[in-house]
Amino acid sequence: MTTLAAMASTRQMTLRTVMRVLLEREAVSRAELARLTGVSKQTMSEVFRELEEGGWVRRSGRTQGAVGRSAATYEVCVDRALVFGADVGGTKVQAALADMHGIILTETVEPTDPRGGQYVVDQLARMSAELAHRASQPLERVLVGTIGIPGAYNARTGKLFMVPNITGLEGTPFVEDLRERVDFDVHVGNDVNMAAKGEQWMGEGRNVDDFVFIALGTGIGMGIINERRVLSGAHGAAGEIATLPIGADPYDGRTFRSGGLETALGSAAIRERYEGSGGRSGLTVREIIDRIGDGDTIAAATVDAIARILAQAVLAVSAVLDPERVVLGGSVGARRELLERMEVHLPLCMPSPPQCTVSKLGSRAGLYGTIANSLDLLRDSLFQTPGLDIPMPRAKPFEVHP
Amino acid sequence: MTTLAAMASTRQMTLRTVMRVLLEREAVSRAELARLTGVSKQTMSEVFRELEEGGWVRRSGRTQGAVGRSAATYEVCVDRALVFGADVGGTKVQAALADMHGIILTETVEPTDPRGGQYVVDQLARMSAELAHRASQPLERVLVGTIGIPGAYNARTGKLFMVPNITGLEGTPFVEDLRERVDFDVHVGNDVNMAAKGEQWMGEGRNVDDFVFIALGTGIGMGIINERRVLSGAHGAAGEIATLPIGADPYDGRTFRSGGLETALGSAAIRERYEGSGGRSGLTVREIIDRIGDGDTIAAATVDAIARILAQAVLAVSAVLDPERVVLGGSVGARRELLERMEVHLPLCMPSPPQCTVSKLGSRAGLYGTIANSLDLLRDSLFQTPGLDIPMPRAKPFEVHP
DNA sequence: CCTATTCGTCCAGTTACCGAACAAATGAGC
DNA sequence: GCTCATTTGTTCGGTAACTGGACGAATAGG
Repeated sequence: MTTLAAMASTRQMTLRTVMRVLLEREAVSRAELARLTGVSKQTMSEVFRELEEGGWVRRSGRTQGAVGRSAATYEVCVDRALVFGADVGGTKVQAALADMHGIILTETVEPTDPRGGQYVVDQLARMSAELAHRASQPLERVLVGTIGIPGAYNARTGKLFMVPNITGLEGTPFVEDLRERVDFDVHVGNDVNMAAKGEQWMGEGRNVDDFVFIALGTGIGMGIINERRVLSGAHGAAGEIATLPIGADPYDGRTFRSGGLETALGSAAIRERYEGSGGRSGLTVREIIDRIGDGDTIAAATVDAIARILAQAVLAVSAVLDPERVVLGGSVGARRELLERMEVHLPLCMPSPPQCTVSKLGSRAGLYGTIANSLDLLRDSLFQTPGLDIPMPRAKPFEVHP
Repeated sequence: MTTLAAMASTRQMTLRTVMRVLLEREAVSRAELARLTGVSKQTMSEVFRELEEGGWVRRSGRTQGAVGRSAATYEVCVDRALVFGADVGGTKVQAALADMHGIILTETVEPTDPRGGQYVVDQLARMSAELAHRASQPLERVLVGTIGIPGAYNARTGKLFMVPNITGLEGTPFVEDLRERVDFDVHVGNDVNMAAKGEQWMGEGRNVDDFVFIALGTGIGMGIINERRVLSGAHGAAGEIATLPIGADPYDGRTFRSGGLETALGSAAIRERYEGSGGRSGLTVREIIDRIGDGDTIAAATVDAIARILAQAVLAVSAVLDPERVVLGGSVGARRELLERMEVHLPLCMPSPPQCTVSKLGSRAGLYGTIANSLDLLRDSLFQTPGLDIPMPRAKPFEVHP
């Protein structure tokens, strides 16, 4: 148990407070920051000296053009700490290095190591080192990294699960394994959750406290942002809407494994529906949707049927979560034709549909989400002024007497 | 913006820390508390003097039977601050007053004022004063109150909405109105959310971080506890699962208003299904379920059909939220016959069903929830040692260059 | 050139903590 | 009954980290 002195001393509190204010500004003087924070000018001078000695801030110039003595201005050294983010897919890995402002310094894409398992862990460690080197930055400055994985992570057991697309990761202590290979703090998140976080930072979820990101591609999944934070669920499986009992009978043995909604909306289902209605054989979903523009009425009817089911899924999600916005993504979900048809069906099945938009980030949403997650963790660990670590006691249930 | 000195001074931080530790213990000496917190014995003596002068702690005795000088022991004055809770229903109001340990000092039930609106506000204010008087406590000690309302509360607009069961409350600034009538801090919550909170404190949700409470009675609603906190949604309407597109076609005009699931599972639906299958006319849902014990096979088949639909609703909720547990309540939901049948259907439509239990708190869950909510708010406001109130800056989206 | 204004340093002061020393008060062991 | 070990609680001198006022230096405006 930490004491006030040993935990974050009052001087630490002041240092972190000053850093937080500085992170939002680009050139500030000590006198101005004293006014902003209420800390005395004397103390602020000391604080800036310590921060400067630590490499966190630097002089950036002087004010001019105002009455009175000109002031020295300071800014954050945004490369004093760096973050790593990687979006691991079944076929490729996107990774990037960013500074404290979230500016991406270097990034790369390469095929996921097909051998899977520990080889993917090794690959990530090597990529982070390469990105630091290409940015001409010491690897020691990378303090936090987040990895997006197409599966679920149970924070309690520390194990990955539901990871069918990458060989040799199911049931592994992935975070622990990677932490042994790198010096920075490693976190993992579901790739659709990371995409939701990417939309929150750079996309359609910006400035929205409660929204969902639905990724429709080969299958379907959802990331949930509730009160600005990712909602993971008891076992890390929140948002696995493939199993929603919509569009197919959940008691049917044929849909039991992949789930009602995925059975109805997955790529296989779209192609079957198209071909079963007389459409051409052998087209991909993208090709089917492209044919709407060519006047293929069967393609239009297929997308309309898909949109009608998707509208019910949005209704179900809204009933449970009450999101302000639904962002659609994924190779199929991002098609505007689908959104347009869905917006026709939504008001027919729910009185007040949420706002629906299409992701503009494409396949970069997940990568952005891992960077954003790392930035949040970095800032919390470096600049938060937390309360003391003694938790608020829960109200104990009392004995109920008849 | 607060300074370190003006916000919570370091002495305030220490006082609150000591109170938090004391709240979990019943008789502690200053020396022991110094050891527990790391604060020096000198400082701890000063802190206890201040807390004693403020009426927050008192001497409770002396230790004995151990080597060394015996120690004075202290305990929290649990009635130094009180909380109020009220569960407002369409027909009755349950209200209670509790101390800092959550022990209920006085409680009462009376019919909801049928005139509704401001009369209900007046009624709540009067009930809180009466309960304090019956507890022989000055009303000034009541610092926080929470009101459970059968409707939704939009925290942004400060207005109630979706409150069909109580006249004259729709669209009112209920919290503001009540705050003008009482001196304590007023909060409002949806009644099913409050019931979920009551289960968290005293019922089946104890020690469970993620669970849902489904209330099935005349209609159906759900309260969500995610990471130990109530999930409200963007407009305060999370958990309104009456509208889930399950059990009825959401595009059917007949179900559009009350929603698919409520159309399928509401009391009216249960009676219609029973009577339409040849059952006796004019029975209530409770009477129908009671007849299962009498061998009424139509009643059993009706409940089985209801359970089968409810299982799909649990599947849908689990797909979105991934709860650890589902607690069933409400006049119909709490019937064990329903849970028994639902547990037969669940494994047939989902591979890993969540744990399902029936509430044992009955109609008191909501009242307990309002008390628990008030206790949380009280403790946070009195004893939290928060970080400084400067928020962590969000990562600004950066300009994306092609 | 004078005046108002601002920045940044200096300085005396206060708050709130700390650890060591010590007296008082216990029970165990002989 | 005495001695010793142990514990509590008070006293005291100390330090960390803040404050506000004073003041000199440095600006722009009139």
